[in-house]
Amino acid sequence: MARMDECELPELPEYAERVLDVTERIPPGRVLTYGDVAEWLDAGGPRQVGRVMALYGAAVPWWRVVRADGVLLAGHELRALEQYHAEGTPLRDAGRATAGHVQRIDMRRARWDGGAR
DNA sequence: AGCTTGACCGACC
DNA sequence: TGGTCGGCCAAGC
Repeated sequence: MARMDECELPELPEYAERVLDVTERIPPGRVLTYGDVAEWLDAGGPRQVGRVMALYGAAVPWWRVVRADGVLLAGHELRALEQYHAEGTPLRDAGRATAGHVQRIDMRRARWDGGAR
């Protein structure tokens, strides 16, 4: 059992790998919060999950992991909205009469409870 | 070794 | 409905 470390192509920390794995299981049109993912894994916390997503999120459906308040990911609002629209993810208007009709995710309906619990 | 920062969360006001 | 505050855990400096 020598050089097992040389076999692995991606040198992702195991924790990161698990986070990405969970992310890929989230069905289209549904989302999980950073905290949900951490709770699933029963390891780390929302911030750790956030770090992993910031580093390796590009390789997975990153738009399905969101903040608990449903606010769209800063800097990727348009990309995210495009996906949500395509997947039918429940959104909620956050400023009907105010300028910049910003949307947020309707967490009540979009949150995936398929395994959280 | 100590302080700051971050794709966060929940409670409070 | 919205802003602030403290707690959270790991990484960087």
